[in-house]
Amino acid sequence: MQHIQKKINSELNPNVSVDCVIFGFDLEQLTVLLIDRGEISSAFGPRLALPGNLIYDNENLDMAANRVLDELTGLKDIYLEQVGAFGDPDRIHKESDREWLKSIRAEPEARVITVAYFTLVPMSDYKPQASSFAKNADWIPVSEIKELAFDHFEILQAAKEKLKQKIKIQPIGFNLLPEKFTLSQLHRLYESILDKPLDKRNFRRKIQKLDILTSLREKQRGVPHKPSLLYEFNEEKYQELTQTGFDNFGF
Amino acid sequence: MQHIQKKINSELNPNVSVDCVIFGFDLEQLTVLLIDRGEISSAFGPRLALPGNLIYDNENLDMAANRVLDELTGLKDIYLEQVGAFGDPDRIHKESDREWLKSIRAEPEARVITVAYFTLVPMSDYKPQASSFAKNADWIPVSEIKELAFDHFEILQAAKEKLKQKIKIQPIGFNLLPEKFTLSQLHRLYESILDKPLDKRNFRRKIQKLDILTSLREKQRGVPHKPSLLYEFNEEKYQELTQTGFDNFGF
DNA sequence: ATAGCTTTGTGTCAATTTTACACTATCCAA
DNA sequence: TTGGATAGTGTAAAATTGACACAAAGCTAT
Repeated sequence: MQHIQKKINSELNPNVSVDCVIFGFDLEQLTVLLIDRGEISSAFGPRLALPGNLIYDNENLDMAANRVLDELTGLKDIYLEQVGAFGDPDRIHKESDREWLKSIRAEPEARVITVAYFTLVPMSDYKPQASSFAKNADWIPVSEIKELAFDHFEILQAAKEKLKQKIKIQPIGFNLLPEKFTLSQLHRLYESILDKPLDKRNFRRKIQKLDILTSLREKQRGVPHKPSLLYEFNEEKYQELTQTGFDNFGF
Repeated sequence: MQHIQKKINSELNPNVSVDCVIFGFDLEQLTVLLIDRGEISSAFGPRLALPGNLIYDNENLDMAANRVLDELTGLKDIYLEQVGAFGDPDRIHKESDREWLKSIRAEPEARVITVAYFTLVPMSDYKPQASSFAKNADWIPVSEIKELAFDHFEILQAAKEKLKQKIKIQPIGFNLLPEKFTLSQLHRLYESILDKPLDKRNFRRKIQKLDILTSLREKQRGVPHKPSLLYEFNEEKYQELTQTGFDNFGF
């Protein structure tokens, strides 16, 4: 919490906040790290919200997004991308929302523009624990989310769409997997993000032809079936590939 | 200027502005509508800037962008898309910039987040005239722009990139052309935006196979060479195409 | 130990798409 | 009528995509 000390002398900008769509992948499906706002809002709107906060006047937007992520999870150096700015004048309207905003020191009456980011974290790097600091955060499968507080559901959908487009162009999916992963896990990840089935053999052929994976000599252990070979993402090979003007995975 | 009357009672938000990258196409190359800030800044930084303004507290971001566009050009119902939010704490630093900001009633010391949009305008719909209201706006070829005021050059590059990605997915290029256009004009437009040469015959084949153009029985007039057939974009056919799940032009 | 369950990992063929490439037709101007 | 400029057109080889089925490997339960 050192960063909070450093920021305490700087002023909060009452008009601009940052919200983070923190994506994870439980090796089966895409998930998002959401905050349960608790009883304070239970009688009114949805309890679940995206983590976010007002920005300080001496930090830029990317820094603010990284700070929100860090304060919640302790993670740094995480893949992060801006989704866009959201801000209808009436985006905050419920009494419960006002109470919640007061509790995080925001000005409940002020017009707030929020800048949304999505981040990709290897889910194993952060296991939520019930602590007061952790604000009851939890990984929720994207497919189960039907509503969120404020305009956060809209933001989530924009983030999903941006991720979907981006993964067709850059191999950012590896940021959601552990260092070593199987082709099947990668396959399921792409299906989750693109939200459509991909033929197993065609997927493997396509990925392997790109030659951006290092095949390890290691196998999965402890699985109740034929163990899979493990792979690593090869950053150097991918850089070589982009030099050729490659910018389309063809999904 | 009725809209200004309506807004006069509402408060400007001193922390959030909107900047518009207004793209045009002169049938040869991509251009942007820029404002010459005049002598006030000539001794210091670049005179050219993107049109923009602070937002009012009772309008949403899209409305603000449309307003900026309308105030400058009088155009309404224009294709418009958000690029993203920009806002380093030190993005405004030059003395000349402070003076300029005062002249548009902005708070020169305040931290300003700007939300950038790009818009696509048929260039023939707006011919700049030297008037005080028009603020010395002019179409400048994108390829000639080497610097802009504030962080506007960075914004321009982000807008170009967004346009490039978007045109691979949706046929938004037609918004830059007159109603009736030739395949060669469309071809040059795609080359300008994608910033790479496209084989003429392959381009024509690809576009025509999509079947989203209506071929008119009309020819170009007054050109000093073989006149081209004219085409119109067919919105209905494109809607049919999207029903099939089509979302990639393959450029 | 073995039978059964589960997931891995592999190849081919047909259809489609992409790429590279050059000449004639038409209109205007001189 | 000629010259200049751009429009408009086809094909063949190569690469990519899409559809599809079965044996191999490890774990578990008996």
